[in-house]
Amino acid sequence: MSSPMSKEVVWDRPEPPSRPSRVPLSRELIVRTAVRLADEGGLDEVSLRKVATALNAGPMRLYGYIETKAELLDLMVDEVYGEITPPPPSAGWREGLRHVAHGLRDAVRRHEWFIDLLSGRPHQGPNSLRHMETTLATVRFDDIDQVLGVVSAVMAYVFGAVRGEITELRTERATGMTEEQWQRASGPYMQRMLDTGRFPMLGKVMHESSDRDPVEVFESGLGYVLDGIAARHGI
Amino acid sequence: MSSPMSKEVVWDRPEPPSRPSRVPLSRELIVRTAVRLADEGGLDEVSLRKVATALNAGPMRLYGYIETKAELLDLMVDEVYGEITPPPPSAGWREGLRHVAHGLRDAVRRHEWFIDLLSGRPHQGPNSLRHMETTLATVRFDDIDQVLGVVSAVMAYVFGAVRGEITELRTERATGMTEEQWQRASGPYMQRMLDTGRFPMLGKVMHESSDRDPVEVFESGLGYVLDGIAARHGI
DNA sequence: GTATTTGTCGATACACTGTATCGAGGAGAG
DNA sequence: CTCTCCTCGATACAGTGTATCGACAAATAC
Repeated sequence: MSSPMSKEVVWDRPEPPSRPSRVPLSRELIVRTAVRLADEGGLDEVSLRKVATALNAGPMRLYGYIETKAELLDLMVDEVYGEITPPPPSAGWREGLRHVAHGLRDAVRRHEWFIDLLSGRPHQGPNSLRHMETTLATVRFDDIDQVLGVVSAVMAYVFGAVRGEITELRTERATGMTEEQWQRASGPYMQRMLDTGRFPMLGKVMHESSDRDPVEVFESGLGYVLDGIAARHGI
Repeated sequence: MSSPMSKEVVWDRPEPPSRPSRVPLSRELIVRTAVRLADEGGLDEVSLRKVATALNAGPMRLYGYIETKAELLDLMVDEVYGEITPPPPSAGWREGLRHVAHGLRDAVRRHEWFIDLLSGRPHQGPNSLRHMETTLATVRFDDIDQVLGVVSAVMAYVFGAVRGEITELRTERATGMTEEQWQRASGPYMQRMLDTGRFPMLGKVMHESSDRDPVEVFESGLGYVLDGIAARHGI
């Protein structure tokens, strides 16, 4: 049926007997290389051939360490989760969740491609599990269903918000102008659309809205969610 | 730099002089066919060759109507936006936003692939613009920055929540079991991980949490966001 | 020390992708 | 009827992920 679902990942595959064929090579090295390539040139730069070339190896060499390309991508995702520091155990639920939220946001800003790998398979790597575990643990409500509901809602907001940020960032990068400048140039199409008068609110947003600091916007939206949780569950 | 950003879409390209070469063909028809294929078999079924074949045409025939594959995908996204009915003008901000949220959720459940096309380019098709316009219009606050902030936060939650739902759905479909059954089988890897005792909260979630109705979960998280907004802006 | 087995590595090949190119062929003008 | 133009789509190309399998190196047997 669907695209990104094919085989189960083998998270704990043992390293093949490291006969020093050319350069030692290892899963870790392959993943790190792939991450570097993706950071530098986007996900397009991550093909088995390109990764292999970056390691002075033939493409098929990688298949000794990795089952399929999808597995490599999953490993890359887990690598990013590994960079995120868990909230301090002393933190309350609110500060804990804020810590997690910003940790994820920062990680995605370092690795934009991460957001493109979200919609596929579930995240079940060890780092991802640890991340989920510590996130759940920071919310010390009695009812486990409440904990799950709260964490899911916050994570949903975080992923959605970060996705929006990255999309906007890419748009600016592609058009070569900031969202604010849109009002002037924006490509003739957008201008024509606005001129039809069918989109007064959009026009207002583009002309009159001040472009706030992205962190502030993120924090503000996160505040809505956390406030709602606090209200619903009595502080 | 990044992958999904290449050329600007031409939303209002005029139809080529419809010389009836074989079957009339048209942008609309091509897009509808692509959507059907994606609905049936996932995004993998949408290749220019496959779409063309479904229309008894050669691949290059499509290029008379479409500049690039990315443009086709953008058009598909806009088609989905076109299915979503705007909130009634009489609705207050809270009901209006709930209407939009559920409209989007329903649309994505009809077209799972939609969620895979989110992380790329911005949505600037006419239907997408209309959707954004009516969504903004349903929040009648004085400050335009507040309106934008509120709508952005809600949309972020919606996209994130829906993405999570689809991911979970795909996981179930792939493993052939419901999230609840995970506790028993779940593939040896997950079991082993839980057995390490390093993930007590995860274990608790998988064993003790009741699997609630997805709509209820979605609505509950949405409630957090809307409550937070109401609290922050004085009902 | 040689012969034989065993196993891994990666060159080659295949099916598929998006799309540039350009010759054939039909529509319209004279 | 002839010539011109212009559109269409077959062919080709560079790229993808990965299956196959021959060659070669290491380990074992004698």
